[in-house]
Amino acid sequence: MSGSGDSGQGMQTAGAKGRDQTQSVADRLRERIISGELAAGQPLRQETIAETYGVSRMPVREALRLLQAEGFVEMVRNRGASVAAIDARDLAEIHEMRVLAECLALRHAIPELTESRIDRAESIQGELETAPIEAFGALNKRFHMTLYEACARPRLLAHISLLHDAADRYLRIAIRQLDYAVRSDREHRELLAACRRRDAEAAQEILRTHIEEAGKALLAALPG
Amino acid sequence: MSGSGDSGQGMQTAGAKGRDQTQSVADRLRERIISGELAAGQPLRQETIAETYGVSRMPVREALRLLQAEGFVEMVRNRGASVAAIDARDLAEIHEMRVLAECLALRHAIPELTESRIDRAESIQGELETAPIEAFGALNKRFHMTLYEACARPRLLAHISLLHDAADRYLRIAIRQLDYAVRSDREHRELLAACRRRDAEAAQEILRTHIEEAGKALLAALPG
DNA sequence: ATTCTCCTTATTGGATCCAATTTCAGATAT
DNA sequence: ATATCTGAAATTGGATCCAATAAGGAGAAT
Repeated sequence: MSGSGDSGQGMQTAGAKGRDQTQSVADRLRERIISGELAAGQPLRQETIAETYGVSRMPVREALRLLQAEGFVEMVRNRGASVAAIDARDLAEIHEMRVLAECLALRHAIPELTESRIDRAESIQGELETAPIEAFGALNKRFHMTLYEACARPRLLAHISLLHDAADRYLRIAIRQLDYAVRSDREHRELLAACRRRDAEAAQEILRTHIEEAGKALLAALPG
Repeated sequence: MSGSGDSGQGMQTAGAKGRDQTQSVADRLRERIISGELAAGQPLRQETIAETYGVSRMPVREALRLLQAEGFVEMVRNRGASVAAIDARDLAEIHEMRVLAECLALRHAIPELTESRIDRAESIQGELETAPIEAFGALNKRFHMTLYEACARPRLLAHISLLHDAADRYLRIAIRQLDYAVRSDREHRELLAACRRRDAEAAQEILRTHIEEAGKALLAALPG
């Protein structure tokens, strides 16, 4: 259950100190796929990636297997790996799943929330409102995960983390015409207020519409 | 999104004709972990596995990465892989997530259900009631997935498939003292009836209690 | 007797090497 | 001109080889 669950929490240092090269390559590739630098369908040549990161093909191959299991790359026998496709239906599916998983996490988290954790989330929201738009995806994820982590359900948290990463692939595509930010900020503030009141019902309702509206905004901004 | 999602649907032929050795090794290892033949915490030596399956260490290493991402094995740098731990909290978490994911899948599936698909599910249920207890896990999964597949949501289906596999690790542990079978059979029949009526509300309610009761039964049978 | 150190051994992580398959360009036939 | 065949180049899948790390055991010191 570690997978990409950790990648967002500890912040991707990219440098990869203690971890092995496979994890490092996987993290960096995942980030480039999420950011849209590597477009859907683009073939991922082992040798090219290996040279880019100054390693042999071996850790690259293992990294590709990891990303395959996470759903970010597709592999065809004897034809190699390519960046996984995206489409409107997948986008809708992701947000449908997010509503369920994140509301569940939040419901369990709220009784366990400490003031210090809420403060931390609020601080991240502060960053979010001033940071450049490219940082939105990562900071937004950190905001949400900070609250959810109090639910102490590693499997659920890993699942949510993966869904966030999957959703962020669409975010980067639509990020230009997204005046969605102000609305998102307001909803984040409302969510924090509900958390401070420990009002699980209200918090869930805010979160549900928050995620659903995000999905709609992304869908509207999608070219296809 | 392929991962273990396919492993259950196409039935694991184990022989692995067209697929590469990595997938073959991963499928066989996963099956042995689910079946409990490989116990939680047991170290997985690359050389041993390679000899067992008559391959080199390379495909074994890639298979372990796949299973790591799926949550069936844990890997520690320079210390290798071991079968992932299980505990009561994880069991509860799995069933909590199953309720949400499977009810969602069923809700979307019901309007799309054809009679022939329901017939197929009923036929699997027939097998289930006469098959030996060791086959329960696989057949039970096939019964559920047959209904859910009509929802046409690959990401959701892969997620559910993984949760089923995860749950089955606990099933095999508790399978002896499980007089749960008769109850499960009755609920399956009720679920089929609700599907034939296209009664989404009733079907979801049956499914919810079905999964929750399964979770409780497994928890009660758990040694710890 | 117990603990600490050092050294051997087992095992993993990574690089290189080889075979098999696919891709693509160029030649050839229609 | 177009389609098809052929063969070289690129690329992947798999095996072997080497280095680095961790586990384990023998022996020395207290």
